[in-house]
Amino acid sequence: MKQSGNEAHPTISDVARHAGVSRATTSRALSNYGVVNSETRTKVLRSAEELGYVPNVLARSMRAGSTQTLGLIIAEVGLSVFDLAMRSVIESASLQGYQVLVTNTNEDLIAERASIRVMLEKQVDGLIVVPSAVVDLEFLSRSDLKGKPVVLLDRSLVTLGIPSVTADNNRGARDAIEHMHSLGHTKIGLIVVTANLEGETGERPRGLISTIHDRVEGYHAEMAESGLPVNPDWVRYCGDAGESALTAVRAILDSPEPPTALLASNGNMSLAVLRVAKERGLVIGRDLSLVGFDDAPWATVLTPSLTVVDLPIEEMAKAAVDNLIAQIADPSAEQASVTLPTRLLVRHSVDDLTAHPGAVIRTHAAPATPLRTQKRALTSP
Amino acid sequence: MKQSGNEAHPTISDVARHAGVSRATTSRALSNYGVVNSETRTKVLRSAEELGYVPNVLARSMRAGSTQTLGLIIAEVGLSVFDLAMRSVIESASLQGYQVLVTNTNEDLIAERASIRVMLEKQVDGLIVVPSAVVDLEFLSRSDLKGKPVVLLDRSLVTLGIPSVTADNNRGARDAIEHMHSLGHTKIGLIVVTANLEGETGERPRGLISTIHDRVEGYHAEMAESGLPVNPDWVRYCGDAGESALTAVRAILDSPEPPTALLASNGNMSLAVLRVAKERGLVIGRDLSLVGFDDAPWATVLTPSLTVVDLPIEEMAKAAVDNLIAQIADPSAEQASVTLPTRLLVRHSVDDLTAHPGAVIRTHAAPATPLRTQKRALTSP
DNA sequence: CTGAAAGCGCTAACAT
DNA sequence: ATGTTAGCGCTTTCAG
Repeated sequence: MKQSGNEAHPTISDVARHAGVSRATTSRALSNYGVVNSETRTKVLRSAEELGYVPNVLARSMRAGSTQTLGLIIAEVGLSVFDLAMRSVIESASLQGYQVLVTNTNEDLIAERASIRVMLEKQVDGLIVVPSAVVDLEFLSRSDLKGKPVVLLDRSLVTLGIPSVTADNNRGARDAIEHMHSLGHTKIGLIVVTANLEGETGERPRGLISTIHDRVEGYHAEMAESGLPVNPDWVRYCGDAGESALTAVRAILDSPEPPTALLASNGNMSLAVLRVAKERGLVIGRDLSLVGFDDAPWATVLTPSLTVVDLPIEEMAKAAVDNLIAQIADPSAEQASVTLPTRLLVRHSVDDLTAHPGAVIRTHAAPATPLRTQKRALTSP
Repeated sequence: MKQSGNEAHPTISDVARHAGVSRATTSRALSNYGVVNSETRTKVLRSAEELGYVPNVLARSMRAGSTQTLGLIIAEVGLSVFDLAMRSVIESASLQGYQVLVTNTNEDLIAERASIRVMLEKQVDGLIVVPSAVVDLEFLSRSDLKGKPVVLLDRSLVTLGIPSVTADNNRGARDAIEHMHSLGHTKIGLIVVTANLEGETGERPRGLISTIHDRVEGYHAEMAESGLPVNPDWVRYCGDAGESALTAVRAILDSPEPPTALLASNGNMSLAVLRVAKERGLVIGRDLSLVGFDDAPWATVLTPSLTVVDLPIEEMAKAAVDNLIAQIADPSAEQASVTLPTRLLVRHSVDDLTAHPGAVIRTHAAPATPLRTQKRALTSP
């Protein structure tokens, strides 16, 4: 039997009874719609207050069709760039009255499919997805999504016509190469991490996600345009940021004609390079130059501080939310994909070879000469 | 008018009609309860498949009362320790069939209250809260929560009897001091960040969250027990990890009788110390020793690598989820609070003063002698 | 084993 | 300006 009065979870009926009006009027008063006499309104509001009424948004959502909830499906929570993205998505969404349901897929397609399903079942109003792979994504297609709005974040999927918000990773990689080249580096290596790989290899794996693909392409394109031949020994791909990454870095450094500079495909790869450098006593910015992707708070406390290609990940996340909410507001309005520029933060991890042309290349030893200082503009802390 | 057949969002009625059975039977077949003839079951399942039926969990939740959703309210998304916690909560929850609704309060009590309200409205089954403050938390009390299960994470609130999962921060701080003391340090400073403060000060602010409070207490307790007097100049509190943190560190180093070692209250404070050290050309582990709270991937690539008090934050998060789900399963079973031990990861950022008693204290200069090596057991990478 | 019918809490036509 | 009523999609007695 339905009780009134001191219910644990008073419903709108309880409030109505307490205020002595109908449920409809109560609803109107509480949800600010239609017309209600201001006296009755206050009476209702007071009753709600007194009873400690908390609306059941589920019930409301069932009628309205909207849950004011966004689904965020992230391929790799823990990667600092996605932690930032998550924060920014939550913040932007919250500012516009949306809550965020978050899941992590660990770069796993099955988990991604499951997440999407659960979110659809939960009736989220839209989905922001950092996709785990470029293949087998038919379940991200319009039909399977039942017309639910989606935006891809950080990674695009060319085949499906889904709007995405990405960074200009190709340009970012090119900027990095250009920078190193301008400081006299001609032998420049590339170290890449990609989840769709076991161990490590020199061969470019198939099915790289767009972000990585674009960085690799940018590297090769800029090297080619600069007239710098790429020695295959300089480029290595690894499946995780742990041991295989270290192996890959060591392999590059141990090649017959090692590069003088390295481009690292993300923050974890930069750390891998720094680890190997440390284990070998190599001084970054002197024995080995380095540019990484993704800025981080620790990049500036290193000595020398780390030059990075920074993604505007917060803006990207915000753009994704805005795009998604626009789609929710007007499902017919086709949304365009957006590519935001990266920014090269020039610090001190690239040695200026033009200042001392005849220098010796080192991949193991570590003599005790002081670090040369950089001559460079556009410097950030 | 209700349409059948090629609906965009087929409901259980559509499936029922398609299968030629009643909604009740359809529901039984789809949700695996009651008894259904296995033939009819397969018929129903096939119909559901064909129509692309996706259950509306909202409707189910309305009847069942459970949403299989947990609310996670974090005080400061972006602090790496909470990013880890978030990841771990999402993972543990997901493993047990729960989704997670995440909000960020930015250490703001109003935002926390709003978040709690929204989550209650959304009918989450339980709440994991990293509370923003120790005061004005009556809205986290049992009555206001309408009996909804809650677990506090990382920070406890002594006044309210809410179960919490915290680390033994007091012991952690004591371990750090003990370690520094064992290596001959007697003048040890403390640098603390706390959101409830503008600028920076030497006075201990009121209303420190339990985590910070315990670290400060541990510091003082261990200093006292070790017979080490604490010079007030050595302890400073700042309101953020930016400029005020740098100011605080500088103030400590510029005091008449500066400490030889510093304990930093979290990862950001470690970074602040490293920044000031860098700006002054001080070599950590020689000119200034440092122990921080919270481990991080970059702690080991620094030279010297950073000794830290590491929190078992993933286990804490997992414990919080388990505790919460236990409460959900049996609301009457009172849940106990848990305190997990911290772990001192001894690396190389604390100079061994016992190896060279007469050394000069430096707070500005930076001569070019090589870093002394550490004599120490229990070393981690 | 299956169906009819009621109802979770709320809102929105449609009356009055 | 307010009340009556129907129904969102689902589950679950209660009958048959």
